Amino acid sequence: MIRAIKGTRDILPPASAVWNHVERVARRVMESYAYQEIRTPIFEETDLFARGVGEDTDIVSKEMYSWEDRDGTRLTLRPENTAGVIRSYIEHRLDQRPGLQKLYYMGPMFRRERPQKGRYRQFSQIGAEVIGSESPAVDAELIEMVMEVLSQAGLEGARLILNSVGCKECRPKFLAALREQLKDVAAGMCNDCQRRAGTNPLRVLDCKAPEDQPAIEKLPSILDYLCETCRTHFASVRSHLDERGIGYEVRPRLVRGLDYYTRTTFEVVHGALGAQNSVLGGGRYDGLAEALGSKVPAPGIGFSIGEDRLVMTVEETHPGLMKGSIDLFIAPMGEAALRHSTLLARELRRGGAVVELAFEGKLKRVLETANKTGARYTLIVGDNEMESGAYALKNMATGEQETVTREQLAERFYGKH
RNA sequence: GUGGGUAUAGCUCAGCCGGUAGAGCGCUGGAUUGUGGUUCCAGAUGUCGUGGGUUCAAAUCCCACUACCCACCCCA
Repeated sequence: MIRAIKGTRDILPPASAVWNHVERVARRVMESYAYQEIRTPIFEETDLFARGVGEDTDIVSKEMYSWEDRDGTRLTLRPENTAGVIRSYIEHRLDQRPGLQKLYYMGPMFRRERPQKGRYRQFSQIGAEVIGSESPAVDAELIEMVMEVLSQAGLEGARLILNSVGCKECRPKFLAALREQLKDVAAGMCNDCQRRAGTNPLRVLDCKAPEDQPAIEKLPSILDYLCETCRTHFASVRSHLDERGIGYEVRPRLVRGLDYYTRTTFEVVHGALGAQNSVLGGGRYDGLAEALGSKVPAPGIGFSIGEDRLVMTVEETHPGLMKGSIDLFIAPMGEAALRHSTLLARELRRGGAVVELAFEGKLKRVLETANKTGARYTLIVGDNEMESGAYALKNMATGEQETVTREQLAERFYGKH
């Protein structure tokens, strides 16, 4: 048997309804903030990600699906989409368009990791980028928007975690201080931290090993090293969030995995996700466009929601979303009734109703099927009904049956959706 | 890349000390020639993950492999 490959999966009904729900809500909310959709290719030149995401990140150094095209070009299945969006922004000179560029996207990303709960090799992200402003109010609006997406999608009990990771000026000073102090204490820490101290000292701050916590407490905090500009920016983001009544927790040890982040970074975590408890991550990336070859500065900020993880929790808390929604199930009896019903079904469907039509089977079977699909009504169409023009309409919840004319059916079922 | 767990019907799983496979749900048909949900009756579906070994005999014991799940690393 040929199976879906490792780390990929089929989204079957009725679970697919939850995906549609989440995507519908996300579009509606983001468009209400005047964001517009951008669709970029699912594969790009490998170099885009190497330069955008960072050569030394895990994503680039060991997780990308890359191959050589027939002409020798190195190509890669996108492991995230910010680099692609910025590439597109530069290529199409979106900086020349009026106003801020507020763009959203949704779709599959690919990373070759060992799969586990909430982590797949093909996974979906819903993300947005706003490019062209450094204003802290932009940060706050973006965060407000994504919290709105999460709550309207049905996610409850999510926690927003906020930090600032500084800029090109102040971060190096912090890193130097961190490395300095790690020289003394790293030897006493877990094996992972001893390795991280050399390769990626920021990650030490995020270590989960309980025995390392006392040492981590004593390490320097980025917030004490922010330059004046970054400090002011962060304070302003916070006050904008406070004014909007958005709760958050400042965590100076919040670390993001991508090299391009500057200043504001944030994450939303949720308890019901297993070990991968982060449902979204995001942050500002003021130098990214220039790193990708833009002649003009294009400061920006964005986020991406792990759609698989969001769907996972919404599925659990809102099982009703997976119910089918057939308004009317038509049960024709015989060939003539089937032909008659076909036209009736089309009329009601054009009116906006969800109509299912049984193509074969005895009435009893059709009623059984209608019942199992959760259809609200069943319409029986036989010789009597065709002759009299009065159809038998059965309410599947109560079992009550009444006779209705074609006009009454239209009244009843038009505009259902 | 590393560690742990699991693998028996479409799904969830039982099957202890080896004796040749079961339940619930689902599916199909019937009780009901134009009426579902409840009930009752009947029925179908298994290379017991794959390969090898031990044994008179293996779903069961041993070995290897594979797949999936969970966790680490890391991240959405």
